[in-house]
Amino acid sequence: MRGNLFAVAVDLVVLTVRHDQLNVLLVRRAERPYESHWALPGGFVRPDEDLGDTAARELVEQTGAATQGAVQGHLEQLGGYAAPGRDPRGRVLSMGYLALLPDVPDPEPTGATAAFLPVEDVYGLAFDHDTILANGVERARAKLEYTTLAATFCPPEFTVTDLRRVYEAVWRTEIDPRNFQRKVTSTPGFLIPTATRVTGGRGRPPQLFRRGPATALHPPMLREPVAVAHA
Amino acid sequence: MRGNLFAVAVDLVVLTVRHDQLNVLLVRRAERPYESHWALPGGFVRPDEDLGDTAARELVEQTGAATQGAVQGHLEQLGGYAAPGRDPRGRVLSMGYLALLPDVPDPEPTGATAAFLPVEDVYGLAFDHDTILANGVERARAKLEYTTLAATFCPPEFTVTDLRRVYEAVWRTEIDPRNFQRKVTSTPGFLIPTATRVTGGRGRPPQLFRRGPATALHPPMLREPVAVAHA
DNA sequence: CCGCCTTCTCGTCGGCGTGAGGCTATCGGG
DNA sequence: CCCGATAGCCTCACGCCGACGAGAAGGCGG
Repeated sequence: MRGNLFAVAVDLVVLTVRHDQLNVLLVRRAERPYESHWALPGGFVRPDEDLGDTAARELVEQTGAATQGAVQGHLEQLGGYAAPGRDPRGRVLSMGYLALLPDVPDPEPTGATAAFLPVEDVYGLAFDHDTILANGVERARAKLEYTTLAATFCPPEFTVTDLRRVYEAVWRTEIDPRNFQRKVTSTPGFLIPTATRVTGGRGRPPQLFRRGPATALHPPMLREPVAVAHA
Repeated sequence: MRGNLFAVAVDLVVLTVRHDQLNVLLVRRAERPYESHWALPGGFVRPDEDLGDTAARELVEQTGAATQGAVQGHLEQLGGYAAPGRDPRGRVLSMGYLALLPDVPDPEPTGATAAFLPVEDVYGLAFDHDTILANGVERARAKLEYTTLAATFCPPEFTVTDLRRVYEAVWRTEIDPRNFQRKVTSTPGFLIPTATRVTGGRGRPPQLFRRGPATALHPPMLREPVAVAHA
């Protein structure tokens, strides 16, 4: 064993889609360093915890009532960040974790100290959190291609259009609704139709679906379409 | 900052293909715990090092003369492992790294303390290295699908058949040589033909290629073919 | 009540990549 | 000298995908 020891933290990239935009959960730091800067939510690993335990605990703590979301959400490890000097307090290794949640109805988690912000507007985070966030977003974008994780951004019951808007928000592209419908409805185990339909909106009432048991997408959903200037 | 500190190590999953089999570099432990057990090569992160620095340094140290391989090889982070109790000496977080190298000509790196062994025959490694190895192998298999990394297993100049045998060894499948040839030669930037051909073998002398600048494979190479009982 | 608009859903067509397989080129060896 | 083996090219059929047309089914304003 060696004498050079690390403090080990877990930092969360909590993503959700609200108002057709990919948002990330940030907290405003109350202490130094980086006081009053935005940062990814996170905390230190406790003696009896594995890394995933810490991530799950932090997710529940930081998203508060969104515990339900944690149940139907997704949590995976991103990677380790341990550059010397990344934390002025000393040697800190941070494990990035990626969490995908359905949009919480409307109220901000806990007022001004935490908020979901559009990832497009986010920069200048504390520590190396810009890098961790970028890696998390890229991971999420890649995973939508070959998994059914897009549905984790949706409420328990959703329409094909809801799902398409998730892809469009995360990838910042436009997808043909007709081809998208054919793709997702023809993939076995992706979407399970429910008996109900949506009423009250404009146009023909859409079918409601639930998540199916499928997790992989063969063949994958391709995203070469031109990135549209979403501004 | 907290009082519960971790020792941080980097463990390497060094893969190569020799004799049409996927092999992994292992070292025999000389100290307790797990004395005389096989383990992944690795070491602790030094005060001035980032994780990738440690991985690169260990790779050069452990593969010895294969420094050349490190240049043309591939090194990427796999993930962090920090379950309580994974190391009886105390709290140790290990970052797994995946390295892909061309086959070193023939001599074993350093005699009996280190050796390349077929991954199929490997189990019962020290610590949780079985898990890290499994994750590394799965990552390598997945990456061959949508990147040109298979060529990192090959010497600087190689034939299409050499490349195909890499895929077959890593995936443990059989691939149609003609369709494979069409696929890899029609992907822009994957293979660059050289002026020379191979002589002395049986059959028509094959064309020699070098790696091209392409890193991604669009569309990806699919591996649904039946896994063949390679035993 | 009747168009008209919006959105959902299904169909059609052509292009492309892939699996399957035929055929030729070019070597070593019996 | 023929034969087997390997390399490399070509063709064909099928399925998936992008582009697009058209019908289905609701709301809304005149």
